[in-house]
Amino acid sequence: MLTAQRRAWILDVLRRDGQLVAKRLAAQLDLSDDTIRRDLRELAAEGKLQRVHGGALPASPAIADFSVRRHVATEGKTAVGRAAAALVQPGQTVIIDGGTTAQQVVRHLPPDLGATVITHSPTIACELVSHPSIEVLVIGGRLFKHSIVTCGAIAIESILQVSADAFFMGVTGVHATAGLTTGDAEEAAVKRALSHRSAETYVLASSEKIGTASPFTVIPMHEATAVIIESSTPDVQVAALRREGVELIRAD
Amino acid sequence: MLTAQRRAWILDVLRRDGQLVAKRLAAQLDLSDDTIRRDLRELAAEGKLQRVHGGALPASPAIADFSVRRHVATEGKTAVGRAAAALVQPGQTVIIDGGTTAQQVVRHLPPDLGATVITHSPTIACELVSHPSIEVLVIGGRLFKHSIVTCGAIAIESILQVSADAFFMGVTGVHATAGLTTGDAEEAAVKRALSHRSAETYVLASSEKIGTASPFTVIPMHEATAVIIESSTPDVQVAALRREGVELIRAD
DNA sequence: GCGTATCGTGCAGGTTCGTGCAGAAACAAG
DNA sequence: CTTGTTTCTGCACGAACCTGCACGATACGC
Repeated sequence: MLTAQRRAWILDVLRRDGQLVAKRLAAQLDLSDDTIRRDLRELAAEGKLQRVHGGALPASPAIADFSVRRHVATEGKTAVGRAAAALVQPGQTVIIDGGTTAQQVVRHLPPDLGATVITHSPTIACELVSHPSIEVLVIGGRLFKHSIVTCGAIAIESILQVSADAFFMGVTGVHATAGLTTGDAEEAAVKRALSHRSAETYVLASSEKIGTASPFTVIPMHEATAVIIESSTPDVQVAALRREGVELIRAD
Repeated sequence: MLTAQRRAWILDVLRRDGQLVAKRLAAQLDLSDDTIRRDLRELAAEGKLQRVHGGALPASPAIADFSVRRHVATEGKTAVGRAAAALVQPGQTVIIDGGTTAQQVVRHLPPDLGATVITHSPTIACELVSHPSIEVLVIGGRLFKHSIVTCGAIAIESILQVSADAFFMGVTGVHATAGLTTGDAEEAAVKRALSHRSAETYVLASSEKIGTASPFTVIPMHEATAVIIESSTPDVQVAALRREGVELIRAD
């Protein structure tokens, strides 16, 4: 990855998330902390961002204020997304679901990652435009507007034509006995089909979803490879999932 | 390979990939690093690209390019979009192309219009979420990141399964004799396929496109039902199109 | 045909740039 | 105050860069 490109990406991240941790960025890009620090220092010198201890904030504080507030609201989802993104290996083919948590997965993929992403979400597809080395395959079909994903026969048919190494699935309910559930039957069917076309299925479980169940079952709990949970998930819920023999990945 | 040819190719690669590593390019073309560096240096001097340590980036980054273009929807594009939207009758099935002008078409559709929209653009699909009575069908396929539309065999295959009353087509060149053209061969093929599946084809021709031609022909001029032009289009251009027997719709 | 000018290319050299590491200084929190 | 973390400084090394020069190819005029 070119240096200039990396710096542009840093500013991008900052605009999007409203904040940025130097150390984490270094780990994500597999570079030394010093290099990132140097980048931040120089971008700060150019007035493109505001340097703070441990990371950076946007140059204009007004925008920062708003973005940070929004960011704080979804801190859990961000962490889950980051943990999920770390599971993607270069060269793999992965399926990414629709939804805000899945969007966080995309945002934490290394910018120069070479991989193939399959998605039935136009939002996710648009988001991936800024990753030059990721090949994107969009699953067509009827647009289900509530979640902004494609559904229906056409989608299912297309899904049967693909295979992937991993599927990052968003759901609305993660319940020890009710399994993984969502609010729409069509959507459940599509998620199920995607899961069956993938070697591994990782569930993106931000805290508000754990312990709840929605009307339609996607897959039983044991069919998931692992559930990615926030580190702040209450112990009671964690224990309940453990009892079902589900593998858990804690996102910090 | 001729030098001029090589330089054109370099710009092509850059447009496609959004980045370029000097060393890799040299190896690929079996030339010394110096030669490539010289090319890059001189292209940068001409303002055709942005030179950075290790390689080059587009003069105006593709993504920034798109988002800027999106925000700077000129008055002309808005007018063309409004005129196009007025052609859609309730109950019809229409195909809407990708691009900024097409986006304006969507923005001017009546919010309660009952219709079916087929699109190969994730951007357009997202935009249509706010129209509750429009049924949206997304064409899947490989994502072509430059224009943010799906392309390739999968897209073509899906397109052959649908039919529509009208296709609102965006192009980059509208020329009396060269016809309707665009900058990418794949994209041209997809647009052509969409046009052939539709009873009517309306061309969205904001003023900067008229009188210009891009490398790849989509369809000859006479295959278009009508070309929607800005009212401010120079008379010379209008006359040239009239001579070809094209129907023109003026957008005010 | 022959010399000359021009151009594109590759190579040698010295320079600049980007990166990582070690140690000292600054900072935040207990 | 103490401790652990983050930051900066200086340094070293390799990669990328630019300059100047030499070589071969083509074009042009004599």
